[in-house]
Amino acid sequence: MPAQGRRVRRTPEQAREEILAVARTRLLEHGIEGLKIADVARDLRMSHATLLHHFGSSEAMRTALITRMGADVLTELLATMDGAQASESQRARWLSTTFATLAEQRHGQLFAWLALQPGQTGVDQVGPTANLFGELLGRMRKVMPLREAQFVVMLVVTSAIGMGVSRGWLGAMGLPADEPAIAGFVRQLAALLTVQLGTSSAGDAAR
Amino acid sequence: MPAQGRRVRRTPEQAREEILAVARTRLLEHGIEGLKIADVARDLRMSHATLLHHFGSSEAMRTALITRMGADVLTELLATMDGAQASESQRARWLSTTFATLAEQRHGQLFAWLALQPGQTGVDQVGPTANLFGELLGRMRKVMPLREAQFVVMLVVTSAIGMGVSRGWLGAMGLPADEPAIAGFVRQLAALLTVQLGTSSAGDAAR
DNA sequence: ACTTCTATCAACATTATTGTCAATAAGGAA
DNA sequence: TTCCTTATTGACAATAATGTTGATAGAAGT
Repeated sequence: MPAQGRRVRRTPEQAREEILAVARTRLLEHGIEGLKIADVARDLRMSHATLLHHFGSSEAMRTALITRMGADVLTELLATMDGAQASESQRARWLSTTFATLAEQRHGQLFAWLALQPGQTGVDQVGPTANLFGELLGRMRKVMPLREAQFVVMLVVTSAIGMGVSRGWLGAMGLPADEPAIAGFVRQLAALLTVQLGTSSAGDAAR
Repeated sequence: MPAQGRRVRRTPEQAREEILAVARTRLLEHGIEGLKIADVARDLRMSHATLLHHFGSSEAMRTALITRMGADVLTELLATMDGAQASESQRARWLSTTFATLAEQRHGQLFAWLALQPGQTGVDQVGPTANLFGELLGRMRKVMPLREAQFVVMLVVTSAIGMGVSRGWLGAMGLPADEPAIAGFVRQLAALLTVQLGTSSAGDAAR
């Protein structure tokens, strides 16, 4: 094992990765307050000066974290969409995996964080990932009319984001939000959507 | 008009109200960063020492703001629920007003803020309002079976929270989220829920 | 007018957080 | 080994943010 006083020398990429990883977990456990560079650095047994050396500023570190987490969401979403085409059972599966991805608490933290950024800065920082839901919408349009696709995507996305954001306290506020409750909810949602969209023209129900 | 150097003397209640009002608007416009006591005080042409005199600490001011905003949500929700009983048209109306209340951006900011508090501290601070959704659920149980009530409330609540949280950037991410789009979405959601829940046993669709 | 109470404020003190710099050491190349 | 690059670091500097204090001044009552 490394002696205490011995320096660990990382490549710049390694350093940035480890820093972002620690920052992400700290965001989950301690909120935004947990992202102070001194705290993040201490978790890595690294001086905060080193952290600044790699990112230039604390602001830049936070921006990098937003960008990274945004990219993670996109990656996971795209991965779950590849098997999501025609059949109803597949669509149901797609719905639940998409929901699960978006509703994860770490993603909820990201979305909440974006919401608390002034103006559009949050979205600017996720950068390449910005068209996250446009991508989703585009794929859904291949298997259903635009109006329905918009509705389904909007419903799943908002509900999942709301779930991810409120997961930590929904239970304390009177709605059961533990794992089985959420799983049951998603099943009901999937059933509702597939039945309704499969049979009639729900898109026209809203004249 | 008051001369520049002239002091304005408020009652403690007035002072706290004005401070919380400014803090709330600052939270909306500048995010959490906008809650620094010096900035809030400056908007009121008040010294930050005065602000501290009324709240004791910056932390206490933020806690008071959370509590206040939580109480506001509860008040508005309860007000919209009083006309929400048996008939389907009333239920549809209830759904859209409830959704609108929860999806307001200022409430979205509150929810996002709660999500970024470490542990349960956020919920602890809303205090008396904590059982927000339990109240909703209780009222819905009077007009439909528990299973359906849980589903409907969960869906409306999560979707509305997600909408409120993501309102600022949903459009930039590829989903139309301006006023008319949201209104249309809510109509579709209401139609979907009333039709489905009115006719058959959607609650059992999730075996 | 006079007194009392206390909201208000400027100036100061303290702490927290970020940012800078010169020296050091780890690792690879010559 | 020696040299060179640069990741790393402690100590320091600069700010930013919160908190404290003694004095001042509205407002209401006597």
